[in-house]
Amino acid sequence: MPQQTFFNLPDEKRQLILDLAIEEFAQHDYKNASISNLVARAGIAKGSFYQYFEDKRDLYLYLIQIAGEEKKRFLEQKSPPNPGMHLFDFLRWAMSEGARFEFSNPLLAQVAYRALFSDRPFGNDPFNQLQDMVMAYYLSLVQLGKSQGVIEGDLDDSLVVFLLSTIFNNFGKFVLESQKIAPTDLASGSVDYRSVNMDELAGQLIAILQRGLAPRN
Amino acid sequence: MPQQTFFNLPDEKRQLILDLAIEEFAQHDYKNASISNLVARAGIAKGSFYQYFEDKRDLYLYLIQIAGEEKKRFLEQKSPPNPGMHLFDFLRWAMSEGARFEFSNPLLAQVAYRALFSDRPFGNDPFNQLQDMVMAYYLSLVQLGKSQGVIEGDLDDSLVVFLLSTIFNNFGKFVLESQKIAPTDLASGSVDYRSVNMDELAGQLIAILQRGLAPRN
Amino acid sequence: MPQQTFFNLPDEKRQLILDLAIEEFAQHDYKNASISNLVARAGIAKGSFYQYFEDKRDLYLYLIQIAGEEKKRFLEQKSPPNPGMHLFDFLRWAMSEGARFEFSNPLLAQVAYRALFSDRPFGNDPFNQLQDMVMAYYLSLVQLGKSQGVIEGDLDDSLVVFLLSTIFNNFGKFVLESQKIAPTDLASGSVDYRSVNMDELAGQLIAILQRGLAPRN
Amino acid sequence: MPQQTFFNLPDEKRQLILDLAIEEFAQHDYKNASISNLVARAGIAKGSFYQYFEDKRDLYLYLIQIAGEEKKRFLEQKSPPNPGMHLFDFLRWAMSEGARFEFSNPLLAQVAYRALFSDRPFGNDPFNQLQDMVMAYYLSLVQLGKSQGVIEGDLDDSLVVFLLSTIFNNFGKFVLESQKIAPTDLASGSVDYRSVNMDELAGQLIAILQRGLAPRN
DNA sequence: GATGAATGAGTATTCATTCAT
DNA sequence: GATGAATGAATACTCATTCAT
Repeated sequence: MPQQTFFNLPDEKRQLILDLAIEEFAQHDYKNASISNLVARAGIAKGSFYQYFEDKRDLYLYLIQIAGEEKKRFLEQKSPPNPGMHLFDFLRWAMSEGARFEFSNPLLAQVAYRALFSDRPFGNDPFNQLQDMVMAYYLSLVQLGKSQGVIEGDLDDSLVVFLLSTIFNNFGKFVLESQKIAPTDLASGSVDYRSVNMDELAGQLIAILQRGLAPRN
Repeated sequence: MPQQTFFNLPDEKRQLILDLAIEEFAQHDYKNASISNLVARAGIAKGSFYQYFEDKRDLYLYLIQIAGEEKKRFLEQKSPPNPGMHLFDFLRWAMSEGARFEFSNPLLAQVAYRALFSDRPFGNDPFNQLQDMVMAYYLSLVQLGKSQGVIEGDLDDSLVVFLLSTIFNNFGKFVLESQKIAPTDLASGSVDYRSVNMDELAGQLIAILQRGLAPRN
Repeated sequence: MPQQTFFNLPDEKRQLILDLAIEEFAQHDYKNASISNLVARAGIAKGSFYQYFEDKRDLYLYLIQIAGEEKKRFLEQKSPPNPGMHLFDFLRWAMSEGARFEFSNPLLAQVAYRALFSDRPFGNDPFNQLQDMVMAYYLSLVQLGKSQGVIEGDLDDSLVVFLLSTIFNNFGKFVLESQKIAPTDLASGSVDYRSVNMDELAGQLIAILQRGLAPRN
Repeated sequence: MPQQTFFNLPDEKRQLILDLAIEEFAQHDYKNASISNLVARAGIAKGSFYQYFEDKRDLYLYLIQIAGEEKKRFLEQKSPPNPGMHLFDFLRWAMSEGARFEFSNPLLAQVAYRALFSDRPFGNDPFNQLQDMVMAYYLSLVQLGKSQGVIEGDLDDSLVVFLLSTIFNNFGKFVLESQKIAPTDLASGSVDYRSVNMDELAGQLIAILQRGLAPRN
């Protein structure tokens, strides 16, 4: 967690530092992300950085946390589906919107992706905590599905969680690749992600899952 | 490719170097993997390393190649399924055995995983080539499935490839996590992976996919 | 160009670093000059060097520049010859003083000599520029001599430039050798160069040139 | 001096090694000339090199010696001037032919030039010996000139030696530069040096020297 | 609270030389 | 006499972190 000094900064400066940090950690893995480079580009003193953050790790974990919060906020600000919604309708919505989040925050999404799938500079512990939260959420969805009678009750919960989470986590990258879009194009704004029809792809995928997970009578 | 010098080494020494290299590149990404550390642990001179390999990159690409070859050999030495096999029977077998490979070569699998999914120190080119081959293989399976009438013909090929490849690539990690096994435990041999019932989990997963992808009449 | 950091150093420390750097580059050509050796002798940290200079090249080019500036300052602080001076009187003065400069800054002169005549670590471009300036200056002298009627007009300009520049550039070394003085003796201060009668030698040499270049009636 | 083993080699192999060594030492100064590179290109074993030569230094000094011998042989095989020749006629001939030698053996000449003017990896001693010989030769010429009554007797011998030797040593490079010819062009044979009119330039230069050094009545 | 110079262990890579085969 | 693998000190350069101002 950043020091209080960081939060005392003018909004603009604080946001600049964060934006540049996200860019740095999106383009390099943890070890290669350079604090020197960051402070140079942000125009702040080396020493100041260490008054804002305990160390590099502190900043990094903060970015991960931000990524989670931003995604949550993104989804919440969209018209959330009605509560009684059919599970797979919700999943279809979440998959499309999740991909939209990745498309509109490509750098932040890249930081999160790295953290989830490959770059674990401090062992698994700090990430397992995050991941456990996410998994718990998927689990609640699976259980909802079972109670709605749209997921076969005999299936192993964690297996279904794996299936859903894996597909959801990688769907954004798949859309990207299937459209031959480089992540840098997104960040530079040279591609208008809204033109990509995510709903069509998400719909097909959800349909497959829905059939596959349906109760066997 | 390593120099001939490397292949002239006594088997034991050569294998020691490889094992330590695999460990190094499994625990750190390319940039952070340390040749200094490697040679220190292997007990060879710095200069000797550079008689065996052109440079760090040379070693790295060799490890990637080994990973591919080892996996291929692993699968081939298992009783391969009969040619006319039903697609999903084959997938069930491949998923189980793939996971078994990861369990018996956890560090090597980790090197390959990194290479495929995150660490691209030399741009995408050398890896895209590999990945394209893998994807082409998945595509052939999907087309086989369609011709066997077990996959709905209207589904988008690349979507199904994405679904299958993503699940196959992550299945091993899932089994690991679901058993609360750390990769280091595997490497150290303190866990007997054979006690894990991969077939059961693979069976459930394939069943889901089979239903989900089945033709809609 | 060094960083501002370098110029902020206490005069004494900055000068120490420069002196040792000049010594290093006087005794070794560019590739062999060792930054490690320099920082060890100067008692500064490796990292500090790289806060003062961008890299080795940066320091080197700075030394070359210093050499030029020092020579210019040296010549200017001597009573400069009156403008309407006879060309060969000027040359006599310049030859003596040029040698005196080499004698009072032997290491710096050696760095410059190397740069001009043999060690071209970055291709010829940055040096050709310098050399072209020097040659242009010699050319202006030759043309002056022709207009003063003291140099035969039919002689090839570039040939005379070659003759003058070669002799001027090597005169210092000749005086040194003729007195059996090692450059290190000069640097250590164990030899008093003022005792060497450069004017006598320069006078003889200029006389030869004057007669040789004189117009043929 | 090379070991006997070197001279026992088949002529062709021995010459190949020498040619490649000359190329190596022409393109790099002493420290940067790479034995590794040499043996690789010559197709001989590292160890063999150290059976032929004591060390890198041994080879280097041998090359210097060869340069001297080759130049001597080159000049001798040309129709040598008749003994009673006028000094300056001889010098004119020697200057042209000396430049021709540099043009026909550009790599060897480059090795020698480096040794004479900049790269003194072992201090001055081994070179002073060579240089003393050369200087003694120039001195004999000067004394001949005085006795022929074509050089002013009052001039300082060593000064005249300096004048002549400096000009002679640099004349080749001057011709090269004045023709805008790169040394590599010569080595590759892409330039026909015979088309360059050295005699004209040498003639002008000698004329200047002759007048400058002439006795003053 | 801000600064930015100083630190030094860390990196990959090179190369002349040795010596056992 | 030939081989070529082994050596290890050497190179330039980086970077997170500290601390005196």
